[in-house]
Amino acid sequence: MESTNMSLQNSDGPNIKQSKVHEAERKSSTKRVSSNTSSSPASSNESSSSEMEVQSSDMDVCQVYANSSSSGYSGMQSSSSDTGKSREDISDDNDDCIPLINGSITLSLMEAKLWYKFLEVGTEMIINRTGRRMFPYVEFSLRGVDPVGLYDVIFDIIPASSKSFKFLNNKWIPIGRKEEEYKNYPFKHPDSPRIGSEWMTRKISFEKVKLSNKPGTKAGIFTLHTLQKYLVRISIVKHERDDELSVVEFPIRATTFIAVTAYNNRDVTKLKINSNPYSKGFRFPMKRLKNHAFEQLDAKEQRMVTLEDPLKSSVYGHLKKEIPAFPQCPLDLSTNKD
DNA sequence: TCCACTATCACTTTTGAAGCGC
DNA sequence: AGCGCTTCAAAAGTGATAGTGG
Repeated sequence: MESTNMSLQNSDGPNIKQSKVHEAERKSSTKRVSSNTSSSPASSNESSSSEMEVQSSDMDVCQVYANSSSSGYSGMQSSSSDTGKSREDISDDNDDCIPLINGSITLSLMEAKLWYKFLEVGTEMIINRTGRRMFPYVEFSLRGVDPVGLYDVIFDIIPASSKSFKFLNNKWIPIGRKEEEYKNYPFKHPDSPRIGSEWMTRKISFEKVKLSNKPGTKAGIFTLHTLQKYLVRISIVKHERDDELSVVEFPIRATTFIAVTAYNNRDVTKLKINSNPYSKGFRFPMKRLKNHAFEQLDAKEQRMVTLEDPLKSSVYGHLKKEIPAFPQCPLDLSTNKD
């Protein structure tokens, strides 16, 4: 097991300070830590008193749904430990979300069905130099916090495996040890701090978080290594009296993904195109190919195509000889490979 | 030769300023 | 002057793809 060092990027509030937290402890319950209100943002960069260390989880490549102990939910077919309901039941009751229970506090991940569709095929997230948004993004609701208590909500990305991976024979397989992690700063929700009642009456979204492969980027951009596996962790930080902070953490296994610079798995690409509004332009590839192919024709061919009946000899018709039809309905969200 | 990575493309959605009427 | 609505261009997002370099 290895550990990652992290500091809360916190220019306008107290820094969290705590010593090493072991996996079992991390999963179990609330931790009480002391705050350091005098720390400056610069000081949080150093591995001194303002640093929070946690142990990374160490998942095998096959354990895509795992972690029942911290989430109260151990997989698509299992039951929620506290309610006895299946995941499908929970989704129907609560707008498609996964309840992650830690003590009395419940965090419900929205768009759970979408996350699990991606998890089923092996979620890949594009990273680049400027930073690429996550899709699906992390959005959740919160229950069980003190309505009058003051809370920060913090987004973080942690390693999900000690291995690096390679895409071979249409699946991800572990190959050797992963590289040492870049130093990332947990991202505090811009609305923090707020009282519990305000957090509980709204959805909490981190849709603008970006992923990069270039170190030294700004807040809200996480620097990751390609071909390594990560997952999202949400921390709920309560401001107690006497400058103390209580931290409850929710590592969300459903968000496990592999960082890539280009998609490897066609199923992931299809899911992204069909789910992400920004990718609508790719849902009807013939339209794009039609324009592209027209530009590639020489002048004589372009003129012939333009002058003749477009229904009889369109570029589309020309293309049909060259390019096989899109193999599946562009709007089909099914992950059924049959 | 392979493959991870980058820049660029064509497309869509989002955002914010400007204009207008009440 | 202030407000609400519409319009429109710019910005920002997407995956595809060709080229680069280790």
